[in-house]
Amino acid sequence: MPQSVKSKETKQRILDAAEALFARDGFASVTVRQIMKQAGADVALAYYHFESKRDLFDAVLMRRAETMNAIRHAALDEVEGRHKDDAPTVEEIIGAFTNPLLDLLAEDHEQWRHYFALVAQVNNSPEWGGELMTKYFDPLVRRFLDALRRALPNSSEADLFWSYHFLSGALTLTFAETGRIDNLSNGTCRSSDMAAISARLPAFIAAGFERLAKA
Amino acid sequence: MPQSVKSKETKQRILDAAEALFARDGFASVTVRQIMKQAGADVALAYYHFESKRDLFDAVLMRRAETMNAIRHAALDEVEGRHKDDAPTVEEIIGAFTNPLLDLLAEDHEQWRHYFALVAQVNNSPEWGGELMTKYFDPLVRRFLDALRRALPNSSEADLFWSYHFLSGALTLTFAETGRIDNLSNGTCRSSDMAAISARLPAFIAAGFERLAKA
DNA sequence: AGCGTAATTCAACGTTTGTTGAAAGGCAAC
DNA sequence: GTTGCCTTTCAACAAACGTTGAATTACGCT
Repeated sequence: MPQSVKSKETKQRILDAAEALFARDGFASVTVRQIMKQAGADVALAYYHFESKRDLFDAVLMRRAETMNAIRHAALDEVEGRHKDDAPTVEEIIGAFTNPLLDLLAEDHEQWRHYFALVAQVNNSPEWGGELMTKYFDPLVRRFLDALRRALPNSSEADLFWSYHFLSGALTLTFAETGRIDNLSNGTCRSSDMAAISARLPAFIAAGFERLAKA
Repeated sequence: MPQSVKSKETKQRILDAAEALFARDGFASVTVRQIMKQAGADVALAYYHFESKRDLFDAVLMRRAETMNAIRHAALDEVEGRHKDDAPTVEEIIGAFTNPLLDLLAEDHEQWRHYFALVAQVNNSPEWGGELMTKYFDPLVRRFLDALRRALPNSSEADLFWSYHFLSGALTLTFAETGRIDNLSNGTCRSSDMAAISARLPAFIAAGFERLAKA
């Protein structure tokens, strides 16, 4: 018997707790005892279900990575299916890249909220940003870059990569939900207002891609 | 005698070491003993010059904040001085916001490199992103937003703030220098190539501001 | 009912953490 | 040259860390 139903439940509870705490305080700030207390389980259980603290962290990242990739692939499928002969617009492609994630956040699933905040931290960390992100998301990103290359045949390779870099940064800060824009705008804008972002981010970024491609 | 020359030197050495280590590994991952070893001083000296580890961290952030603000104010002064009657272009204003920092990095001053990487981490951290960034950079940011408001009189307030949010994210990821784009582009682009970025970021971001203002 | 394995608890280990008090060294002023 | 203050060292504290092994409970199978 490899795994009972009950144990799977607690394993998920551990992952949930770790996800929330890692997202808020970062890997090193969080203690295994904190995680297990929030999960309502004994400390040693963390080491029964996972090999180490680091292993638990990786498991947290892995758990939603596939789903995350799948919904973005599906969104790009849908866009490309809508354009059999002509190419999709840049804004449509960017929207397929960002909106599935923003929609998930808009639906107020707190777990996804934590997960994205965690990814945001990992993405901006010199320690993990280069390797981990590459490992999990490279195939997807390359497919989007292919689509963008077709939509912008005059763009140089370097311009495409740098444009994606700026997109990645803008999206990442959005996921962090630091509340900075709340302060700055005196409440006019809210970090958690994903509808406001999906109404603006694709257009904003598409304009950037197109301007660099033209120069 | 409030402070000797020698003690000021070691205080700076402590700050340098802390800056480099905090930037690479984050606040919690770095130990005070690590910092003092790299600074070549006794552990207890950290608590003679600073009140606590957290206080040392704040001192690291403070040290270069004024200089950072000053050079960006000067850059905007210069741009506005060049346009007595007509308004500067959006790209010029964004350039004044980003290029002073990118130039500093391009000159290969390793200390500034560490500092910006640290700021990038702080900016994306839910714990500090909202409060600390507001405290240090709000007046400067508001001045830039004023200039952008004049250059884009048709833009709504929300569009301006969100556009700034995207700019902030793109710039922040640049500072992190995670090497992600090196992997993704197979070496075509390098995270450390600030010249490539200052040639693209202002135009890219300006296009976004302008598109949102038009819609 | 009872065996076997999976899941969970308990108590502890060695290490490292941030931090501190007291003592030693260095240097200017008188 | 001794007084006085600033700086630096040394040694240690209690607390918390990640991790583990052995003991205990829960549960599916025959």
